[in-house]
Amino acid sequence: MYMQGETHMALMQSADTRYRKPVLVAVNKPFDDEDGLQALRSHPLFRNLRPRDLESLIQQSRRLRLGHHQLLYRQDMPAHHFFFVISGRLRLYRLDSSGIDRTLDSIAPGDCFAEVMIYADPPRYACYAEALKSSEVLMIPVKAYRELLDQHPEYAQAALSHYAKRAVTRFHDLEIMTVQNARDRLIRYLIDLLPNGTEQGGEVELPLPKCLVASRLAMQPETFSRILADLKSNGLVRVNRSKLFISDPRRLIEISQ
Amino acid sequence: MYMQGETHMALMQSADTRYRKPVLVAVNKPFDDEDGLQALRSHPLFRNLRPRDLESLIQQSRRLRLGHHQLLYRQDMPAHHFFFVISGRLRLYRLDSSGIDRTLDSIAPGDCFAEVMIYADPPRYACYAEALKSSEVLMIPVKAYRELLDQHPEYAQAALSHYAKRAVTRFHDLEIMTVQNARDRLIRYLIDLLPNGTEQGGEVELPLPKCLVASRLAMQPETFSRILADLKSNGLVRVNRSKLFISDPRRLIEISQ
DNA sequence: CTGAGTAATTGACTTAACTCAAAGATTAGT
DNA sequence: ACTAATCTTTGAGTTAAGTCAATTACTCAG
Repeated sequence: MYMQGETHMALMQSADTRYRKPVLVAVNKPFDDEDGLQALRSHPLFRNLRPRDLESLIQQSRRLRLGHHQLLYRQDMPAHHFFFVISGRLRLYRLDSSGIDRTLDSIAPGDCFAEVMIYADPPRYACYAEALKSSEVLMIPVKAYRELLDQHPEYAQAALSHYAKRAVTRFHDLEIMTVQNARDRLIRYLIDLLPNGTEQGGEVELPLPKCLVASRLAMQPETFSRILADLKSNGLVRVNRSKLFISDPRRLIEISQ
Repeated sequence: MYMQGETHMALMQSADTRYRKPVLVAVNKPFDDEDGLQALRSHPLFRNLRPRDLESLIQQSRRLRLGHHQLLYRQDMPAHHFFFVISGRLRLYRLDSSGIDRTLDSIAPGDCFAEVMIYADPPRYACYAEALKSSEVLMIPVKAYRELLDQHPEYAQAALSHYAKRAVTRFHDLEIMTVQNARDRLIRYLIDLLPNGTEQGGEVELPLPKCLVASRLAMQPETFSRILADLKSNGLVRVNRSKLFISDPRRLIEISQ
């Protein structure tokens, strides 16, 4: 885990889209009950734990406060912890050999990430994770959760079905990316953000700044902007900052052929 | 499961790339020891099972023979089984609203697929599965494996780490698809097929016909063909049908910037 | 509230990738 | 071995999306 005093951060450059400049000032304090704990209790990975097991897990975890653009971990680092988001928002991304920054996922409060590390071998993070704004995460030792599962094998069921769900989601994400043109990819992405699916319209908030949504969808920010402007001028979406209102999802699907 | 006599197959049309025309002639016979069983025993999901548990699981499974282009299951069908490939090769694909066929994965002998269904809720296949050539699969009742896990919770460890590995793979697949140009996507895909990674060259066999690799990589078959021809003329790969020889993977990575 | 720095938009131009079409190569099945 | 079907390749023309550049709009910290 990178804490205060790390310096090689400066080496990192986002070739992606004129974005970001991580500065590290991690602060951790004991995790005291209150707010964030509530969401934790209802997460699939934890809600079936007996109260004393959950307590024990929390005892062994640390609450971590992350600043805007702060890096939490790096791709290929040994992974001893996984995380639960208490507040704020994070993104997962990878850097390839030429330093291009590829956003792969965004994480909202109430979500877990890197939880796949509980059973990964070797346990190394598959991507970078950074805070998109100031955030708080619970940093849970992989070992602690694993021991819990060893002692209480009945907990495995929850973990398995959580993992299964995650696999389906990734599979679906992959499907979007096989769509060959940028406009249709964006439309599919928006539809997937709608809470009620295709059935009815609604407001959607982009989980990432527009330039990172563009990166996520393998297009340039300019292209993203132009497509959105076009959809807007055709009355298909109404845009208000990062909030989009989609009145008729079916029509949107139709025009994507 | 679709067996003999199904007719609505004809409705299916591959808009993707002039491909396919499924004809259904499923034949099942009891699974008698021999060949394929060997590979099954060494698969992560089964190798830790006690012999009698494995036997019981096999007793409850059926060996299924699939013909060329035969459909095994359809997207959204209730999923009561998952599969192990004994011989042949299959592909997983989805059809979107406009009937476009998107190849998402190919499956080789010794692999499992739809195993995520063991813990999915609701249990519905997330894609279509069809044989790319005549193949044999073991059709394992989800319920049987689940019962085994309920009785022997210590088996869960293997399943969890298998699921974790799968999640990482899909994540990596997603990364490739965020690469913005077709040439670089293809190069990344080829590198990933190399058994020894970047370290040394080697021969690679495309797991799918070229037009489906193209679909998998979100490009047209013509584009695929042209890029490959270009790599060939630059001495970066040697092509022999579906076998590619890559002598210097590093150089390949370099030209992808 | 204000200003610096980042993000978003728009325009003009260029290029990569798609489309259509037709010829050649492979493969599956008889 | 032969035939029919399907894949693959190549060419020519078109279009979608990328690039570069400049302006405008946000955001956040002080």
